Amino acid sequence: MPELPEVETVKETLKRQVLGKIIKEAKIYYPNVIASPSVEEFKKQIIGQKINNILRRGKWLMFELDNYYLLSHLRMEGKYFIRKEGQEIGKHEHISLIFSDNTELRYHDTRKFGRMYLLSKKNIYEVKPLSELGLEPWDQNLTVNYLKNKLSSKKIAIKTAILDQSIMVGNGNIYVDEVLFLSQINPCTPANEIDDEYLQRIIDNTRMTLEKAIKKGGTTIRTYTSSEGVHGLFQHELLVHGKDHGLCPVCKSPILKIRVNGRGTYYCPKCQK
DNA sequence: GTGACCACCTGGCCGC
DNA sequence: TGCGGCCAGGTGGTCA
Repeated sequence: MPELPEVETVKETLKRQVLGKIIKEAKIYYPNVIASPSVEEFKKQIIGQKINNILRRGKWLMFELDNYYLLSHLRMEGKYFIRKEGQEIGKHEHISLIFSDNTELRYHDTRKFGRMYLLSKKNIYEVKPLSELGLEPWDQNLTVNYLKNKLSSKKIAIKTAILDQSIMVGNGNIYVDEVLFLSQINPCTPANEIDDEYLQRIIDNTRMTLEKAIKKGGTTIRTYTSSEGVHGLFQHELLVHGKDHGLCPVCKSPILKIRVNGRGTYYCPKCQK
């Protein structure tokens, strides 16, 4: 599923494919993908807009148009493909942005979880959904004190807290398991019981893991591939996630799979105490 | 404010 | 072979 490294990979791929293109029409085959504005407004407002840049904030893709930002969250299985105009619509293709050069950008999402917003460029970071997001992993303000402040009243499992995008963006279920393994923290530990040294480990290992994953093109797991069907390579680097029948790479104890807040969670009970 | 739970979705997998 | 049930999980909404 797309987490921050996968979104970064998609962003860079799309920049090579659609920058400078002008949208002449939008076709919506599954209206629920458009969270805001209404489908009719979306189709009307996007006509004639040029894609000037593509940015990323957390797991959100931000297409910078002339007058708007088109925000796209891929959720579980969203992906983009370039097609020739008029090419047959695939079963899971829900949105089509048709360009003036007779190509199309198709949004494909098997499970229909992804969402898009077309928002005015004014104060984009001060309105939902971007206003709800926490710090980027590489933000200088992401410090032990920041995390301590955010977690001081939280008794929830540290894994659940790190997944909370209003605290820190980018981590998803796969990378959280890796970060907690590298930090030697039990995923069930109450968030407000993690001391400074271990909070620093979380910050350092989040940065290291995500940087490494971006360099590898993200993680291709289950059904997820990035734009153009490009497969990431980070799944070969995973230490614990998905290894419930494997051994810990450090102490050779069996990796356990448990559920934390409903999420499949992999950890080494000996190394992560 | 906090935390638990559920809905959204479909394909893959497993057991019968 | 076919069917039913479970699982995967990011996010937002609801409720206690």
